[in-house]
Amino acid sequence: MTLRFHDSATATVRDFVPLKEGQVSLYYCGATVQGEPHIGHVRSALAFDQLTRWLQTSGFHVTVVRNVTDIDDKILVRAGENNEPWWALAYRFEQAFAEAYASLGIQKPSYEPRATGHIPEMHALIATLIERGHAYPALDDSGDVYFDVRSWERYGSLTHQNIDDMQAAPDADPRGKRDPRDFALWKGFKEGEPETAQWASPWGAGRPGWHLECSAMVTKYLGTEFDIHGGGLDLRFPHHENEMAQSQAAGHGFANFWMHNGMVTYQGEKMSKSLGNTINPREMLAMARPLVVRYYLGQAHYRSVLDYRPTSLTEAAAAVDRIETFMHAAATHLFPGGIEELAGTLPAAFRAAMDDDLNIPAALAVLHESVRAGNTALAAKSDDDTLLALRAALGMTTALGINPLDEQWQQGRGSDAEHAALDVLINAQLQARAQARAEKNWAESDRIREVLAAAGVDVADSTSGSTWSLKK
RNA sequence: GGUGGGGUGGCCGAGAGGCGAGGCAACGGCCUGCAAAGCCGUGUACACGGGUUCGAAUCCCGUUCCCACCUCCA
Repeated sequence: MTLRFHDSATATVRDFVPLKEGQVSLYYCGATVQGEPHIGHVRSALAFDQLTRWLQTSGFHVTVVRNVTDIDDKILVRAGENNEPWWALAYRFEQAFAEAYASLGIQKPSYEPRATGHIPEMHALIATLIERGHAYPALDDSGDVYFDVRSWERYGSLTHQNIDDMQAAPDADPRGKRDPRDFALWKGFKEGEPETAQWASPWGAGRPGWHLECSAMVTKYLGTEFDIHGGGLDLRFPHHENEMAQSQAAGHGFANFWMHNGMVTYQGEKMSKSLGNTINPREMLAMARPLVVRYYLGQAHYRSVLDYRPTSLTEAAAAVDRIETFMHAAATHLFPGGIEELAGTLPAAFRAAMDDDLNIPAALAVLHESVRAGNTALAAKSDDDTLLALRAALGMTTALGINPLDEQWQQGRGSDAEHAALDVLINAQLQARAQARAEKNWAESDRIREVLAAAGVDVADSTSGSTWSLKK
């Protein structure tokens, strides 16, 4: 099976062929750092992390660019309310996003440009658009510069909409626009705005429009034509439609594929700041460990709606534990010295599922089947089959970024030294218990198990002896 | 009004003309001193009404309900 992705522009799943052999250029919209991240933001980044990892696993060199929109109306408003500099507020939330991404193992992009660092590139793009007759300075004295949607006949093609069918904005104040749907490329400085939130330009002092930022940055880092542009489904219109229009109107080929992840909902409604029904990654991480949160947010298909329910995390935790328990048991049994050297494998069914527009639910089914086969092999003391299953589980979980044996998920579980010390102490208890069990002194055996359980240590007996683990 | 996406068993969640994805939960069994973990088994699921077909959850027609976008939004 060849690699295929859903392309929003054509509304079809089609074969993916990169522009340059062996290389993929991917840009996806990051956050407007105006507030705390919620799990919807994280799901989006995770979807593109899964995509990136699969492309890398498939042998491509992937250049990933994710922007930070650090200048924006809402940032200025909130900073004003807080009485703090807008750039301080922006950076604070930029860090909050970075922390959330890192805690879930979302790889850092190759480049993470900030809008405010690319003003000259934006000016150049505006100048090109004016020159080509697709942009114009506002007809009033606002100092704005607008994109002229009527001048670009393909406007609306990304979202398959006709300009004349679009609902007019409720406050359709045309300002200095030729058409109410024209959007700002440059926003002239207004009275009362922070002095530091303006840059000189040929059209007067001001700041960039949101849509323009992405176009300018993607071109700088990936060129005028690149493989994939991603983002949340809610960005399709107007943001991506506008981006595509202005870039193509400037003569750029722009994105070959448009990929959009589905929304996270809560009780059937989209999670968003304006509805106030958001769940913060920090809140979620207080309920489950990072690996479980990553598994949960990444287990559905990236294009489907993910409806969060309070029991979701418990269910995900059970699934993760199942995978982890097998891998840990198999690794300990086959490689008491560690499995650093062990290479993972990828079952054909897993590859096929991932190649088919990143069908992760189907891919996870393959993983769970390997785990079951592995558990059976482990019970039957069939080391060859156990190894086969372990290598497959290792390969698949690594490709998905959820290898439970990976050290990134061991944080918060104590250092190696602490573990070694605990091991000595607990093993002494287990020896006493083994003695009691040999004497069929079940009361004593159960007492020791209960003492350990009360201290957060699970004990499991098997034919080859007892093992301990910390409760999850 | 326009543009998209949906309604799958107790829950989550794939699939998409014929062999019951997978996970969670439940119940029964095996294993175990008892547990835990694991393994095996148990569900007559596809919004509703018609139609096409040897056969439809999957195609067609109609109905209905939900969600997203058209305004800042991952």
